[in-house]
Amino acid sequence: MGVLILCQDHGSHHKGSCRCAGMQMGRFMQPCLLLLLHRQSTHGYELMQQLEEFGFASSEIDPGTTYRHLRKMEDERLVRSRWETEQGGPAKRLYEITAEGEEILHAWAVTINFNKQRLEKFLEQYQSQFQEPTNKKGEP
Amino acid sequence: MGVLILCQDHGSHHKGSCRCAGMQMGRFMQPCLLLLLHRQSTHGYELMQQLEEFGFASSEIDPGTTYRHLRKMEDERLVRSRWETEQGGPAKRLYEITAEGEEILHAWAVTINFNKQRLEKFLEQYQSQFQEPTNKKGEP
DNA sequence: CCCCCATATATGGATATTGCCTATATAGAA
DNA sequence: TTCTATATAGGCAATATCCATATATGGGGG
Repeated sequence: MGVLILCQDHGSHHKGSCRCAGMQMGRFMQPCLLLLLHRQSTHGYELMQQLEEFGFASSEIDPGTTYRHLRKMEDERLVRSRWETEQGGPAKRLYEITAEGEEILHAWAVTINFNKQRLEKFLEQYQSQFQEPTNKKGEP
Repeated sequence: MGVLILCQDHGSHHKGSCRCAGMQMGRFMQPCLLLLLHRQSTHGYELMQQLEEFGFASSEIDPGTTYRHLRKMEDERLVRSRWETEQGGPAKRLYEITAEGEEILHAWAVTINFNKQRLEKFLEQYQSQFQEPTNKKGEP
């Protein structure tokens, strides 16, 4: 007992079900995709690569999940797409953000800011419970 | 079109399926419970109330979900419980964190810190795309 | 030519997680 | 007695996620 199975390396953390820590950040992919599309219209495959910028490890990014997010957002009119067949290679679907998508992106920013504060609050409490007791001893 | 249905108030944000923003923070409840139990052993009902400290709105906290997290963590030996029937009122299950639970809590802290940085990275990019263009205009 | 690889998109299936509703029980207040 | 607060728990449908796999195009090596 007492062996800590730290099956994540915090950059490409664990998959599947396991006892160890790991928040589900899957839905966080949506605002990231919207932000990338606001920067520049592009297609799914390139978006997947650009997601690494937001801490999605390449090993963590599942094409199925990514494309499903994009299609779901298209159903919701947050993005729009058209086929791009002019260039060589397999046909690609060019995505662009809609006005509605931009509005949702603003809502996401508020939520993300709120959640950032929740994480900060947790870390602050964590540190005060595990690190400050040592300090308290040191300063009489 | 263009009407933003902001169905969350960011403190007790939306439930169920909707098009608007909302990251799933459900699993974040686990480290919060562990941290609270590290502070003091107590029972599920009180933990639910203490969760508000970490941004869980009282309307958002579902007893079913909370107790399920606790039982799951007990299966995983992260917490331990015993029935408390001495006091009046309905029997309560007193939970305490285990050594294993404390180790997992440390792993959670690393993950949460990592995720905090992801959110910060997003917000930074968001601001540079939506707020800085105005500044650029203002400074020649 | 054939095979393999990178690019690009998409689907199926098993499992995990969540939200919501409801059931159970105790005890005190109205 | 009925209502409310305390306290825990289960069922079920909807979602989400992970993983494997399928499809197609075109380039390079042998």
